[in-house]
Amino acid sequence: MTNPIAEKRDYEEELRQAGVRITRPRRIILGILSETEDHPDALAIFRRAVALDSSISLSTVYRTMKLLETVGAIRRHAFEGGPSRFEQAGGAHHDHLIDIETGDVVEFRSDRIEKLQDEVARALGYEIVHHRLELYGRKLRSK
Amino acid sequence: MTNPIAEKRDYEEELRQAGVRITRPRRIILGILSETEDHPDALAIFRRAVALDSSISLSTVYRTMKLLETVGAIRRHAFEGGPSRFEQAGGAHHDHLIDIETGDVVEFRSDRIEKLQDEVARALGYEIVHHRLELYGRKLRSK
DNA sequence: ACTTACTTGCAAACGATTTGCAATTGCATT
DNA sequence: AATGCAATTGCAAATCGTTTGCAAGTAAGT
Ligand SMILES: [Mn+2]
Ligand SMILES: [Mn+2]
Ligand SMILES: [Zn+2]
Ligand SMILES: [Zn+2]
Repeated sequence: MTNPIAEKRDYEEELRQAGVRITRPRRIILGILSETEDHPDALAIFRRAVALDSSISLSTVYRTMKLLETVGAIRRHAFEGGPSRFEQAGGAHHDHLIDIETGDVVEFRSDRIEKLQDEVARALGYEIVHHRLELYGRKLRSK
Repeated sequence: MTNPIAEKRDYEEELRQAGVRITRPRRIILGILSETEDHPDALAIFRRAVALDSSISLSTVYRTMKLLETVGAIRRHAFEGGPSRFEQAGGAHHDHLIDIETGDVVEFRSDRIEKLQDEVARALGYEIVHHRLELYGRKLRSK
């Protein structure tokens, strides 16, 4: 799906521009993020990173996630119960449906819902800065 | 707004039915919950409780919140950043708009959004078990 | 290559919440 | 009203995910 090399290149350039040094751990973590389709948590990223460079520490993963979040390169999600999970930013906005049996995350986007959210907020005298819409459900065994 | 006495009575009866002992700390915490209009966190509840009975401990507040959540008497919300905040259950379903400047919580309900959520989930082959919709915004300085 | 500020790994600290344990209490029973 | 025992409490210590201080290592402008 994703082209790892191209995306990684962009990422690094983008970060250099933001004045962020490209270090070995950061390059590895960025690579992992651009190749993954799921929403891994810090520990999962750490495990994948260690496989590529055994000297990487969990603290560095956490620090890097926070840095990338700050510069807007990734997005953090605090789904119910578990630890924070991450995904690369850059794609279009979307919300998530979490399979409560497997933990799988399905992305979706509803412009109608987005618009209604704005209307609701405006009616209450507010403007939305950001929002969080998470559906927790189970696969319906469609005959 | 709320009638403390009537609501408290109901609560206790409801709990007795569920086989829960009505202890002094529990009675106090229930009283606090039925009188409050906001969405206090455990520490806020603890502070208010201590004012009524200085011997109450924070652990008991946490244990009680968990118990009440389990029996369905209260609802827990994990808004962005902060600790869990609670509200008594029993009212109709609603979602929340959080004022990112003050932390104030405004409740709202949109049947149109609720319906669209169901449609989205069904289209993805899922049935919603529960969901979380939180709008984070700031008051718009209306002309 | 030299310099220096930025990063790292490690271990210890963190904040919210949970838990083990011995002492206390609710309440069903006499 | 007194008894008995499991449920509940307060306290301190433990837990979990995450952050941080620090001394050592490194990116990258010169
Ligand atoms: Mn996503
Ligand atoms: Mn509410
Ligand atoms: Zn959305
Ligand atoms: Zn809703």
